[in-house]
Amino acid sequence: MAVDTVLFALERGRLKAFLVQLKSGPLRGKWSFPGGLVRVGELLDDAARRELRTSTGLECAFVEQLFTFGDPSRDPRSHVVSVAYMALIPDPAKVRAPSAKYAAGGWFEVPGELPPLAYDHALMADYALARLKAKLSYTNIAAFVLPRSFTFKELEDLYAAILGRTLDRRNFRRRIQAMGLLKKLPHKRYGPHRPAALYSFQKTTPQVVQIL
Amino acid sequence: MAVDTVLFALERGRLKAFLVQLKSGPLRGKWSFPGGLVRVGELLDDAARRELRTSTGLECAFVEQLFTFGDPSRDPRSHVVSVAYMALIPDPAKVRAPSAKYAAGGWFEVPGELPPLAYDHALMADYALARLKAKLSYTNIAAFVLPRSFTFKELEDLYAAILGRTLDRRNFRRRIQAMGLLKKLPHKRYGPHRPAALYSFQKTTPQVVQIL
DNA sequence: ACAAAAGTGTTGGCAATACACCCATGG
DNA sequence: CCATGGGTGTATTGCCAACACTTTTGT
Repeated sequence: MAVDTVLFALERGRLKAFLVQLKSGPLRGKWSFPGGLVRVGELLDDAARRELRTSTGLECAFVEQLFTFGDPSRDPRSHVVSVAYMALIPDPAKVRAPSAKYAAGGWFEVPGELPPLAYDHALMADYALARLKAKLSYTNIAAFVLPRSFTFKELEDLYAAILGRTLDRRNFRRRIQAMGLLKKLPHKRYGPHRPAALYSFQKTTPQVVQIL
Repeated sequence: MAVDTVLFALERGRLKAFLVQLKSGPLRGKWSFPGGLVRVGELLDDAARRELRTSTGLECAFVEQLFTFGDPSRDPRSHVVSVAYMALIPDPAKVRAPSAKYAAGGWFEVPGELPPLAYDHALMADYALARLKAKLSYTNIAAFVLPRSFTFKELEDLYAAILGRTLDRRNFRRRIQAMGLLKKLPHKRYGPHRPAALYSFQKTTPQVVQIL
């Protein structure tokens, strides 16, 4: 029994997933999602969180089970059943180099820039992206990928990046505001041009509501 | 590693789930969904199908993984991680008495008429029903719960039973027909009153399309 | 003053809902 | 001929998509 976690974050407006490079074994040099064996007496969710902690040094606010992959031939060494998880963090820069178990770690844009993956992790990536896309439309999952405060443009870019299509700015604002999940902060973000109002989510616990 | 399967069927217009009664162990006498340990080298889906075969004598056309339950305390005897499945069959009368492993087997209306369940199977039942409801709205999953041919009324009653609410007959027909997934058969069903036209699904493989 | 991003309303079409009567058959 | 369930159409509503100009700031 193992857990593997697809960790997503947004970097400069692009959706990226965190990969680690295998250091040993027959798949040495290949990339995969961080994971590891479940300990005896351990909850699956706890195992996913623990592996994330050792691989990235972070606690993730959002960790969700995706699917269980049990093909006996998925791991060339032995029959390992893997429970796949998806996790989200707001700042990819916060992850430190992974534990000594891996040769390297890094962020790769999805979809499209993932290197060849070990095991059935390419399939896992598909599942994770599909789930992320779907949940974006009916939950406040975006709260876990954005920093505490953000501009409407950043929120819109997040949706555009994950859904892989552009959105109409006015319609998007209308719908999001109709939900009432955001609160406008007193500050503004100043930049080279007109300042943008900052918002934050009112609740940072998972909420199921129709957004798009 | 075990698999447990929530098997649904429609009996006289009511949604029912198949339960088996445990014959031994600390939970003896309690009811649960049929399941069992995964064999070494076996695919999870195959294990679910095999357990269904031995518990019901049937091959199910629709078997889908739901969720994996891994709480170490879920089974009082030992740490068994269970992959939950949902399965559908068109005719509950076709299941024969379960294998000698169980004391009894039977169909129970859901939600509401389930007896106290062993392990975390009550939670499993919730997951399964939620998934069934959700998929009814965006797939042709109904094809697996109905016989080869059926009347529009039967299809509507199926939706009403699973969704737990009534539907407007005319609007329902319009939407279903707009999908073009059905074909009208030349026969009719004769009964005590006006005969009803019979339909069947054009495709009996899973299709993802917006239905409701 | 100009460049760049933030912010804002209206309209038209489509799809979902609500709703009530006639039809075909068996007994 | 009557009881019972099968089958059909329309009007209204609300929602979603398409669309362009004004405002605010920094330089």
